[in-house]
Amino acid sequence: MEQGGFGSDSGTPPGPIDKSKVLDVKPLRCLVPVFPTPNGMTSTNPQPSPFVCVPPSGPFPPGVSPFYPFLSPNDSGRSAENQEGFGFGTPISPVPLNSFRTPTANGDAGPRRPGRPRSAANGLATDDDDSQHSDHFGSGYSNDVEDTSTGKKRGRPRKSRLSQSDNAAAHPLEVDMDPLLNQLLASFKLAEVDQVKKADGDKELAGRILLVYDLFRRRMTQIEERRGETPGAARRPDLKGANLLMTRGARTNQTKRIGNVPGVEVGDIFFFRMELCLVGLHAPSMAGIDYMSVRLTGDEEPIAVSIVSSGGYDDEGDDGEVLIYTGQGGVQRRDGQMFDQKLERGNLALEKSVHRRNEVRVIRGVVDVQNGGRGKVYIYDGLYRVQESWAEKSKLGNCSIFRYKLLRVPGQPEAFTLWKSLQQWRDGTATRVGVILPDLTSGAESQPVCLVNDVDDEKGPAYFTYIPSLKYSKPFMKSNPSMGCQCLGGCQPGGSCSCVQKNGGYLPFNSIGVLMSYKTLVHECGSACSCPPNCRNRTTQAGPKVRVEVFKTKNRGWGLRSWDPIRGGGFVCEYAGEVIDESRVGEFGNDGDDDYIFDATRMYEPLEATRDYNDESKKAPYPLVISAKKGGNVARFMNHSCSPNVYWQLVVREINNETYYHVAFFAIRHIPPMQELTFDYGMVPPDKADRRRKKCLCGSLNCRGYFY
DNA sequence: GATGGATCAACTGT
DNA sequence: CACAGTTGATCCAT
Repeated sequence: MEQGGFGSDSGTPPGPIDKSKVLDVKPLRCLVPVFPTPNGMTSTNPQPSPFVCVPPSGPFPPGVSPFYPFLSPNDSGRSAENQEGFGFGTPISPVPLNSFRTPTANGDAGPRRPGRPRSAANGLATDDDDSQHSDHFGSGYSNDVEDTSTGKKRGRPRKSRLSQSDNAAAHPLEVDMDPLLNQLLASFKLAEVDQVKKADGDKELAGRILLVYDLFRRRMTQIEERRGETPGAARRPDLKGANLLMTRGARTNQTKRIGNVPGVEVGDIFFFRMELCLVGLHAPSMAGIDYMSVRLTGDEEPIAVSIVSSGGYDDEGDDGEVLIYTGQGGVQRRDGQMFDQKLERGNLALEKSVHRRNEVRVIRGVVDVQNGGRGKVYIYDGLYRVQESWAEKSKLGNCSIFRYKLLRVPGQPEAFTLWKSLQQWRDGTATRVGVILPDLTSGAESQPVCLVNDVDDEKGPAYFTYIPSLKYSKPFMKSNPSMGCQCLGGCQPGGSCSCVQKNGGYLPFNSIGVLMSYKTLVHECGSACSCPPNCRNRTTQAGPKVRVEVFKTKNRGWGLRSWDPIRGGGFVCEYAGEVIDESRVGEFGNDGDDDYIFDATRMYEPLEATRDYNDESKKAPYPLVISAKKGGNVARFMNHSCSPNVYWQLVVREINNETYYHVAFFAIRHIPPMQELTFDYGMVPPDKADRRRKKCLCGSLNCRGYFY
């Protein structure tokens, strides 16, 4: 099938394609020409960034920006070094192009964005708040900006008629209220997203935008939940967060393009349409077809650049290499009445793409089963070509609809087909190669953990006992007898739950076990609480919710990965093992076998930007060292990476008036299935640097070169 | 022709 | 399930 990919193109007589024509391509309303990759295909790696070798502490050559996701906003040393290249130091002249939204940094001075309805709802998110927020960025973060007195030249009158209504006053944007949100914004250093990067991004920027968006959205959701009773039930943190970032220019790849988008890889996953928007993978916030205008010979015509297939119409995409896509329109949104689709907009663009044979990005939306069927997961399935199109009568309503047959460009990494394979493995309808053990936990976890090796003939890791939780020889401390909560039906946000109070007034997890904001310490419910075991404030007590497997990596021994997609903030697992004295770490190190040690006393990349400072307890309460050599759970197989996708969070539980600390792992960002799970092992303090270094093989751009 | 405001369509999301 | 709520395209007046 793979090799035959080209042959199967035979539906349309190919004929010689004049590629020079395809080169004369420009996006709608944009003065910067955009060129597709030459020859248009085989570009799994479209914009290889030059390899640059930099020490982690700098100095950095221009254009290289180190990315510390949780960098403290007041880490002035580093940012000062870094100012050379861009950001504040090199202001980009504000070219009033329509295609770039000029961030209204100084209130109404800048030209207004085109095409935006200036309704009351929009005013809420953008207008009045704008001046305040840009002040935060311009002068650095300060929590007590009460901007009412400063040069707010514009005042009220700008908002004419209906604006100024209830909304804006009744619900000021949460950023103003919440220090953590403010902190997130400040740490993001939005000034660094200049016009160039906004137009064309890279991996670093796309990752940063998605990260901040998700942190933002999670925190806003948490605030919404606490507010309770969800007025109108239609508070949309997903939209609000995106709006906030967009109006500040925190977006990328805004110029439309044919083919892959820098910073997004085939197989990447998303959980909101706005995420596709923010990184330029698919611009429309709702519509399924994105297109742009290109010039062929004198005339301009629209061609499709990306589509989202997520079940709204009667698409057929089961094959994984072929997609039958239905055109847009033909249904009245209000009453669901149907009529004929018209050959306009996206439909016309797809039709033109049949003849143009350009690559079209395909995003497949599937229902998010882990979220109880609410919401979707969007998988970037790479590039397709529209092979043919036709019109037919819809089953419902007997109206004419357009259909488009798309074929996946060969040679791309597996994406949607992988999801299908995974489903078959779950069902048992397909056998897996390289399975050594179907469940290495022997039933100790609620889900089996597969042991696989499809790279060599090693039969498994060294012997160990599988234990699902952490073993203490003695409690960390006796705590004062404290009352547990009385939440018989499980703890809920907004109520008077005493455990919520311990967490600074917020419930740390949402209903599907996603950590809503990082904290110094998360207080979970304990033995004195009345809530049931499935209480969301016991998220880390029930073992992994995602189906993980232990697998042999190519060059780093055994590793851990997940069959299920994991959301940013999603719970992965706890670190199980035996709590040991810090002084005993050396014993393990001496025989060169400290591979299975978790050491919370090491130094870690700062989490400051994401940590909730409302929290009372600000410093790590206790040194915690865990050995999983003799016994442990899946966490012992997690490898180190200098740009990890998993972060650990200290969790405390009280059992019979004794306090126990635990280490729980959460996804930093969305993790597609089968991507190795890694965390940062941290750095050994200088006075203990006698421990053996190991060469780091994580291969990330900002790799430190070694770890302990 | 350019500009900007108003309106519209759209496989959202709770 | 009803409905608030986005963005970008398009229409229209200037």
